[in-house]
Amino acid sequence: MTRKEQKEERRKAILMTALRLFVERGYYDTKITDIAESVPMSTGLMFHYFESKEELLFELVKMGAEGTRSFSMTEDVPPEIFLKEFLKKLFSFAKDQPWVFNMFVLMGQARRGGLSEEAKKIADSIDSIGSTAKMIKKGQDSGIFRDGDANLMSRCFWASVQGIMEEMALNKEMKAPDPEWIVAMLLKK
Amino acid sequence: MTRKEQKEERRKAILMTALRLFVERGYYDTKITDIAESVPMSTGLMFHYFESKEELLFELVKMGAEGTRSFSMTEDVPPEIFLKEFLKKLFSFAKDQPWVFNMFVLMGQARRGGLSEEAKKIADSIDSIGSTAKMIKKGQDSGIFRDGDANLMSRCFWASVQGIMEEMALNKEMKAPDPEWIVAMLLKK
DNA sequence: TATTATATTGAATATACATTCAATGAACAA
DNA sequence: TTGTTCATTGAATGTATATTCAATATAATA
Repeated sequence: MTRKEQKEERRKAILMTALRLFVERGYYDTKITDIAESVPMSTGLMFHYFESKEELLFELVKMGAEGTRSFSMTEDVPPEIFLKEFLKKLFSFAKDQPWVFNMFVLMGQARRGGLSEEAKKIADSIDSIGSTAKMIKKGQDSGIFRDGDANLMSRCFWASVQGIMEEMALNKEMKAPDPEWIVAMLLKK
Repeated sequence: MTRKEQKEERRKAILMTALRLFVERGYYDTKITDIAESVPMSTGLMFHYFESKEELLFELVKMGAEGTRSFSMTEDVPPEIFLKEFLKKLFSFAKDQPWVFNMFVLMGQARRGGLSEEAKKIADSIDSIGSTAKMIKKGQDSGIFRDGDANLMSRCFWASVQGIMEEMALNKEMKAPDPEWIVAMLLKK
């Protein structure tokens, strides 16, 4: 393994450790020395890999933002099926990769301004709302989704998903909900 | 107005200012001097009213916990009606008293451990989950609510409400959702 | 092997900010 | 009025901790 690859590995290890600690103890209660100790490595070395504690945070938030961009609808699949499938995949993926839950928590904190102004800006660069709103309009046109402001419905849908992911992050024993329940928010009765 | 009352008023003013700033800028980015400046009063005087910045935070989280305890079902009202009515009242109350949104955000941060261990403990002392689960069982017995783990359903219900309240806190222009949408999570199709 | 570049350490430093404090002013009681 | 208590100020202090740095070890290269 080349030196560059080694460094990349180490960076990832730091990022994953930091993500876990930031979520478990909170960003401000997590000291650089705590992360260093957990990785493990010396305090000073941390700054060989990341310019500052804040840069480390930014990297994580950028990762989170990047991960979210992958969300977009495949044409030809009916919206209610697509959303249900999406949630199913999300829940099962997160079950195997628990850092996904932590990422939701961190992104939530960033979006709500609990971290820093800059982190908020990065997190705000995502837009799942718009594309989901389009999807919802399609479902309304085909008479499956209930009527109402599609944009508002989209916001509520994602807010619920966010809330539920955060709840699952907090209660590791909690089972995933049936995607059906969440999509029911949008369905006509 | 007696001196004691004056002091009480001032305390409340500080609490409300702090709540707003804690949510707008984040707890750690809000300096004591920022709060003092906003109230307004001198930095030193803050400590005449609150022992420390953390105690100020605890008071707020305690307030939030207290406010939540008022939630409990009236017998004889069907659960789906009760929940819909509750949400309707919550949304309209919060519209008039925007600090309610901020309180949801703060309590969420506290519950998720974004503030401090102690704040988390206070926030964890609330249990809406249990009482709502009972309500859900009742709805299942009467055949109106869908089948499934009532406790899990209750968790998801509250997680959604939390997520939506936080979203509304973030987007002041956002309209409240139709309570129907959220309760639909629980309803049999 | 010799030379250079990178990795690593832990103690020293610098800074931001919560908190304290000594001094002053205002309200109230006697 | 005079003494007492509470309210208020803003500068001084102390502390925690992110960051720097000089020194050393390890790996890559020639």
